[in-house]
Amino acid sequence: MKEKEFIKKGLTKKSENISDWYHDIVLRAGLADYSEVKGSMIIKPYGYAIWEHVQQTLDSWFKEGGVQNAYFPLFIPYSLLKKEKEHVEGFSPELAIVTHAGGEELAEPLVVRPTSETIMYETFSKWIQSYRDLPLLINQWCNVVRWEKRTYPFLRTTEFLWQEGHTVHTSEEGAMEMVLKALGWYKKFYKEHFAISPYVGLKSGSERFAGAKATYSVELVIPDGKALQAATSHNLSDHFAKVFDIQFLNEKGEKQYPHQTSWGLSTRSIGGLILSHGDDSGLVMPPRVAPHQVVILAIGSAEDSERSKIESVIQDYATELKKAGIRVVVDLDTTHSMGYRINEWELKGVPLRLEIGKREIADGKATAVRRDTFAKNQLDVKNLVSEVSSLLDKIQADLLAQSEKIKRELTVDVASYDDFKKTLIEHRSFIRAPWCEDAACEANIKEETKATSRILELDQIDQKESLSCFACGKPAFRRWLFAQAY
RNA sequence: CGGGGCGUAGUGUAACGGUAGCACGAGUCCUUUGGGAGGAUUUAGUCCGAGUUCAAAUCUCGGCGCCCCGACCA
Repeated sequence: MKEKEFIKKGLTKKSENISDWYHDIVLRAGLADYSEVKGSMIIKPYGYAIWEHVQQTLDSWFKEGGVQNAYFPLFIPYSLLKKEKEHVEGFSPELAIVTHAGGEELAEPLVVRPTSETIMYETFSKWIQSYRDLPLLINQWCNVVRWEKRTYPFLRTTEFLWQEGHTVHTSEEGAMEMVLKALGWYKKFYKEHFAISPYVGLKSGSERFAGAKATYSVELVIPDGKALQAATSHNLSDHFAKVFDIQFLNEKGEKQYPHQTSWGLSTRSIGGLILSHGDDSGLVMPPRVAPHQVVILAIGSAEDSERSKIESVIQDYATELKKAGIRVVVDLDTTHSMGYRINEWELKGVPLRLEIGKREIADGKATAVRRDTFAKNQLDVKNLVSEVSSLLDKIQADLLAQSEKIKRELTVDVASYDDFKKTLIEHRSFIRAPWCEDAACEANIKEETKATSRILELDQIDQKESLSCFACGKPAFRRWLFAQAY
């Protein structure tokens, strides 16, 4: 529970209008700026630092899993993209296409990649000859372009940054194992680093990736009751292999089509982070991803007799904490008032604030204030590193617990369509309900309630209950999660 | 792509067809600094084009751009 809120001048309250709040925060916390190109975004250093953390963490896990990084071209010949019919139909409305270059019209237009399946798989067909070449595990960190009609900083931008993993396996089992492994990485990342407890599961037919056999995703429960698809992992079966003629000789010397996967996580994840933990005072960064984990503020004016003492003590503390691997920023600003400085750091969501002034120096203490709860306590500076570390751990754990609580509270089990609609009107939530899995039925639900199936949770996939669909009454045997999506 | 709205200083806003103003920001100086300090001073603006009018930020037309709602959307 928060002790009290410190309202920010001019900041919309999250509870009043989460959309305005979100835009305000992105700008005022210094995460991003709008750019000259509609729907594109400039990621500022503070926002980019979060992305770098995402990259470093996932990249190390990928490499432990034997995945290698590579880079494929930004431009894809249009004809190549058109090879897989469903794939091109899925992406054609949002393609950016280059028709002129080098001062003349191109003989064949080039598509700016919306994703790299086609250009990679054309190449894979040359790389793969024998079962000894498999599995092939490739990842790339890059930008992609999807010309969305409506954009939103981080959550949906025309150009965004992501990683796309693409793997090729001798068997469907091998591919499926990879699909679940990637999904596991994403889930672990959200839980342990972003302190967000997500739902993980299988997508329905209408939400499946263009050209995939099955799509799995990580869905975040946003505190306003909406869903944010936060990462995906696809079982591509041998669909693309057949189109791009990827074949290998098995141990018996027979030609065989391999099974493929692709999986990705984008800068949208940062949008999920902002929405999940932020409050009326600004961003709240979980310590593990926070660019600055601790800010140390000097208190007192520049003319204060003890000023130089205070500053040197602060520098000593900072050095000590940095040595222990804690990311510290020091604020010795004397041109702004105390309140101003505190508010700026709160807007940026720095997890822990230490205040050092005359009193602290005299007592051998440091005043510590948690960003998530605003709880204040005095730390004994003799054990500064251990006290700060344990507070940071506590904040990380509490944020995850808070996320789990929100997820629990915003998930409702229903059996009837009336209850489904009532729930959405009274208190927008995730809804778990038995569903027939029919696409027409889902289209109806979407039409009437704006809600769509989000996922079938992993532990529900093998269920075979005898139920009836909450919406149309037809037989159903599994319970799906529905929600309105971002 | 359909419906609605809006373009005024870096940002946010005001001005019956009649002197473009206010706040924030930014710069300089002084006093301040334990939860968004005060004063002095400086700074900078009507999206573009055409039309109506003695006179246009304001009315008309066109262009461009943005926002909201919807459709679309990994």
